[in-house]
Amino acid sequence: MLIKAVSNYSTIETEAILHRNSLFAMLAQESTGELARAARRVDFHKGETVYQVGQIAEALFIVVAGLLKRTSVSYAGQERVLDLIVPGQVFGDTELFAERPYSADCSAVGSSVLLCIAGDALRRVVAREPAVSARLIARLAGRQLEIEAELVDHQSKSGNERVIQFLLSESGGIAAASGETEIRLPASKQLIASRIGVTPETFSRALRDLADAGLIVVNGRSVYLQNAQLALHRRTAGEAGLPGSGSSSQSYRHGQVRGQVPAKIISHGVGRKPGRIISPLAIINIAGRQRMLLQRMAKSWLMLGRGVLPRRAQVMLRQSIALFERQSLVLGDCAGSDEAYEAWCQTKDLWQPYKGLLENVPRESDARRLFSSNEAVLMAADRMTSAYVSPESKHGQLVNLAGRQRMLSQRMAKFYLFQQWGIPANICLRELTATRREFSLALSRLCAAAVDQPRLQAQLDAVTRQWNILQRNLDAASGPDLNANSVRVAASSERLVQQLDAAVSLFEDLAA
Amino acid sequence: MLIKAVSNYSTIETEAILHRNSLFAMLAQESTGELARAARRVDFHKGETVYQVGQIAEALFIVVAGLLKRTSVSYAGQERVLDLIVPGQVFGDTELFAERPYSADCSAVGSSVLLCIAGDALRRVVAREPAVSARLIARLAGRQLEIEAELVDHQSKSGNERVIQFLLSESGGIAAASGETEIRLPASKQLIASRIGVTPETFSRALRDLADAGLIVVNGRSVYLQNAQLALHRRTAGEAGLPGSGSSSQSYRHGQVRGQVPAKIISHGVGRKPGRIISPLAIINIAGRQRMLLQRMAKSWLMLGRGVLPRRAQVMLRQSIALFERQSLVLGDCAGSDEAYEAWCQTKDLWQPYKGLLENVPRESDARRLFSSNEAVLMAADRMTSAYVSPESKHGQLVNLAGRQRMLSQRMAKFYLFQQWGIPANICLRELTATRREFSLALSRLCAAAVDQPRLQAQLDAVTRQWNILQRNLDAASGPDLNANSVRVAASSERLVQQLDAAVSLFEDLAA
DNA sequence: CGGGCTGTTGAGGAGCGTCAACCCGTGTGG
DNA sequence: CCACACGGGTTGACGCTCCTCAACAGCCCG
Repeated sequence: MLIKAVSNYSTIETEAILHRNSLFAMLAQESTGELARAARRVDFHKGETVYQVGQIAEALFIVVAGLLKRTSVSYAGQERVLDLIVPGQVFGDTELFAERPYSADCSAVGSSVLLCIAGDALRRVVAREPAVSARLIARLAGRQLEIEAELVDHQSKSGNERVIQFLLSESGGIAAASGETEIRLPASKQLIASRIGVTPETFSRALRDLADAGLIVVNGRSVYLQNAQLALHRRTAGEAGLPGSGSSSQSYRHGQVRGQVPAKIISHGVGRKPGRIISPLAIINIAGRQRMLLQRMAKSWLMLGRGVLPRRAQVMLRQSIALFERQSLVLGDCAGSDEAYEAWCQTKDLWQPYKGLLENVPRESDARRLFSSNEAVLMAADRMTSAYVSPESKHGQLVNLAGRQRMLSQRMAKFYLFQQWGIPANICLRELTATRREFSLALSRLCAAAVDQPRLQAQLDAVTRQWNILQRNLDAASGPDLNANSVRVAASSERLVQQLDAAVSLFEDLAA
Repeated sequence: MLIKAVSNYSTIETEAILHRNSLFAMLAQESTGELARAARRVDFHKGETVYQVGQIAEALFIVVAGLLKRTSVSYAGQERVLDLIVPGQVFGDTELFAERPYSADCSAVGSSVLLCIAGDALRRVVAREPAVSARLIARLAGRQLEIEAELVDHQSKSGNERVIQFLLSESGGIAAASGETEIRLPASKQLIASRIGVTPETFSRALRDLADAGLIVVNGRSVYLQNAQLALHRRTAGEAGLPGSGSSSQSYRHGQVRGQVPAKIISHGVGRKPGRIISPLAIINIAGRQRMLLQRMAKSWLMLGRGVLPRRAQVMLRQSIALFERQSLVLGDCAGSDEAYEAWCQTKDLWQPYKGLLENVPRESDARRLFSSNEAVLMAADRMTSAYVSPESKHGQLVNLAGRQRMLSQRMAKFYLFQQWGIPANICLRELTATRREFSLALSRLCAAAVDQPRLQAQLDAVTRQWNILQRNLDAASGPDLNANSVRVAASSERLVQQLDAAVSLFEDLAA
C-alpha cells in the first residue's frame, strides 16, 4: 500500500500534524521525531483503496484531507459503510494492535491525503511512553463502547429514529431549544444511508417523513434541523424512562450522550404508567389536544380519500386514533368534577360513531356524514376541555386558548379539503374564513401574554411564521395544480400544529 | 457494589487466579502482589446485579465461577443481552479505561463468584508495566473488531444464519467434517435468543428450521451439530466470494475467523457470476440435482396440500423452484454438446407447465395432473443429465449415479404422499417398491466404489443410517396416526437427501 | 444529446416481532 | 397428596417495517 508515488511532507510539517492530534499531543521530542521519520504522506484519488480485507495491518493512518470510508462487503456483494473518516481522525490502530488482518476495506470517497506511520515505530513508541499507551487504551475502550451502543441502537430503534440520531450527532450535538441548525451531509445520501444501516430508499423516505412531520427541512445535502420540534419530539416520545436515568444513546461520531430519541413520529406520548400524577395544566393540554386530534383525523381521512400524501396520511390517521384513545383513558381517570366527567362521557359516546366512519375506506359519498359527525364530537370535546379548566386559573385559560389553536389549525386544513370533496364551497369558505379570523385573534392575544417570556416569544414567532405560510397556501386555492396545493396545505398545517404543540407546552410550563 | 459480605480468598489463591488469566500471566511478583491486595472476592446470588447503567466504573472483574450477563434496556423496557460472561473471562475493563459510566447493566444469571480488582491499583500496574499495557491494548482492539463484526453480521445475515453461527462458535469451532458434535447451551433459550438478537419465538423457530433441514438435532438444552450437513451447507451457500478472501465472520466468543455462513437453508447455491468455469463433474452434479428438485417440488406441494409441515413445505417449494431456475440458467450456458443442449431445451419446455401446476394452491383434483406432468419433466431431466456425462468418464458415471439417489429419495416420499391423495394405491405402491429396490441396489454399488476412501465411506454410512430410518417410516404406513407418519417420511427423506448431497460432493471431489 | 449517477417514488413481498394460546415440568401452599 | 400457579418453551395468526425491484426525474459530463 505504501508503495505509491508521494510528495512527502517535511519533518517539520509531519511533526506539526502529529502534535495536532490528541493521541500524540504531549509527546517527547525524541518520540515525535521517531514517528515523523517513520511517517510518510500518501495521496489517494477518489475511489482508490487504502487497504483491503485480509491484508496485514502495518501502519496507522491520520487523515490530513479528504474523506474515506471503511466498508464491509457481505456475502451477497452488498457493501455496508462502517465508518466515514474525516480529516483529523486517526484510523488503522485497531487492526494494527489487534494484530489481525483487516476485516474491512478502506477507500477514498474523494481525493484524500493520509499520513501513514509505520506500525513498528508506533509500537516502539507506545511501549516506551506510558502516556501514549494510556491515551491509546482510553481511545480503544471508548470506541468499543461507541460501537456497542451502535449495535444496541441498531436493533432497538427504528430507521427513522436512527436517522434523527445521526442528524443530531452530525450537528455536533443540538443545543438550541428553538430556531434551526443547518448541517451539511458529509457524503452522498447513499453512503450516509449505508452508514446508518438502511437502504438509500428507506433513508430517502425517512427524510421525507421527518420533513412532513416538521422536524427538519431538507434541501439537497443541506438539512435544517427544527430545534423546537426536535426538542418537543424528544420530550414527548421518550417519556417512558425514569427521569435522569434514560438509556444512553451514543452519537455516531465524537459524540456525547444525549436525551432519548422516540419511537414514533408525532406521538405526543402519554405515559402509560397507571396512577401517574398529572398536573391540572397538563390535563388541560391533553384534553385540548383531543380536539385537535379529532380535526386531524378528518384531515387525514380526506387526504387519504383525495390521494394527498397517502402514505403519510395513513400513518397520521392511525396514530391520531391510537393517541386519542390512550389520552381518553387518562382523561377518564382524571376527571376532577362531575361536570368534567359528564362531558367526558358525552365525548366518548359521540366518538364511537365517528371512529366507525373514519375506519371505512374514504369515499366521497361518506364525506357529508363524516362532516357532521366530526362537528358533533368536536363540540363535545371542546366543552369537555373547558370543563377541565378551573375558572379562576389564569394559566389554565391560557393553556386552553393555546391548545385550542392547534385544533383550529387542523380545522382550517379540514375545511380546505372538504371544500374539494362533496361539501358545498360556500359553507366551507364561510367556516374557513371564520376560523382564520378566530385563529389570528387568539394568536395576538397569546403573543400579548408572552411578553417578557423570551423562549415563549421565540416559539410564538415560529408559530407566526408557519401561520403565514399556511395562510399563503390557503389563499392559493386557485393555483394551476389543485392537488399540489392540497399537499402544501396538508404539510404546512401539520408543521403549524407541531409548532403550536411546542408553544402549548411552554405555556404549560409557565406556571412552574 | 463492593460493599458486600464476602468470604475472601487468601493472597495465594488470588495470585493464582490472576496468573491463570492471560492478561496477568507474565506479571512481576511485585505487581501481582499489588493487584492481589487490591482484589477481593464477591459472591452474587442468582439475579443480583453487579453494576447498573450510569454507575461509575471503579473495578475490573474476573469471573471465578457462575454465569453473568451484560444487558442493555431499551426505551421500551426491552432488555437485550450484550454478553454472556463465563468463568475465566475478564470484564469491566472497557468502562474502567474509557472512564465512562456503565452503559449497560450487569447481573448474575446463576450464583456466581467474582474477583474484583480496584481500578486504581490496576491503573498503576498498567502504567508501570508495558507488558500488561500491551496485552490490554491487544485485548481491547481485538474485542472492538469482534463487536464490529457482530454489528455487520447483524444486518447482513438473517436470523437463521446467526443462529448457526452462534452454535458453531459455541462448539469451539467445528473441526470434524462428519459425525456430530454435542454442545450444551450455556443459558436458557430466552437469554441466548436475546444474545443473538432475536426474540425467543424466532429463536425457537430457527432451531426448528435447522432441525428440519437436518443440520442439527435439538434435545432440550443439548444441540447436536450434524457436521457433514453443516459443512455442506457452508460450502454450498457461501460460494459467492472469491476463494481465499471470503469476508470474515467472527465467532460470538473467543472465536477465530471461520468460513462463511450461508444465506438460506438448503440453497445448494450456484455462483451467480457469469463466465465462471465449472468442472464437468460439477455440471453433472448440478444437472443431477435438477431431477431431485423436481421430485422435491412435488413432495412439497403434496405436503402443503395435506398440511404436513406446511411452513417448512412452503419454504422448500419456493426455494426449490428458485434454485431450479438458477441452475437451469447455468446448465444452459454449459451445454457442451448438441445432444445436451437439446435435452436442456426439452426439459425447459416441460418445466413451464409443471411450474404452473405447482403454483396453484394444492388441491386433490389437481393431483393427477401434477403426477403425470412431474413424471414427464423428470424423464427429460434424467435424459439431460445423462447427456452431460461423457461416456468414457468413470467418475462422471459415479457422480451421476450418486446424484440420482437424491432424486430417488425424494421420489419415494412423493409416492408415499401421492398414495394418500388421489392416486390409486396400487400404482403408488408398485412404483414405491421399484424405487426402493433401485435405491438399495445403487447404494451398494456406491459403497463398493468407496472402499479405500475413508471420508466417503463415513458419509455413505451416514446415508445408510438415514436410509434405514426412511425405510422404517415408509413401512409404518398403517400406523394409528397417518399424518404423523407423513411428517416422519417428509422429514427423514429431507435428511436423507442432505446426506446424499454431501456424498455426491465427495464423489465429485474424488477426481481432484 | 445520450448516458451515467444520484435521488425519489410506488408496488409488492420477506422476515421477523407481537400477541395469544397452549404444553410441560417444577415448585408451593393448602 | 393434589391443586395450582409459574416460568420456560413452542406454535399459530397477524401485521409492521424495511428491503427489493422497477420506473423515473434531475443533473453533470463527455
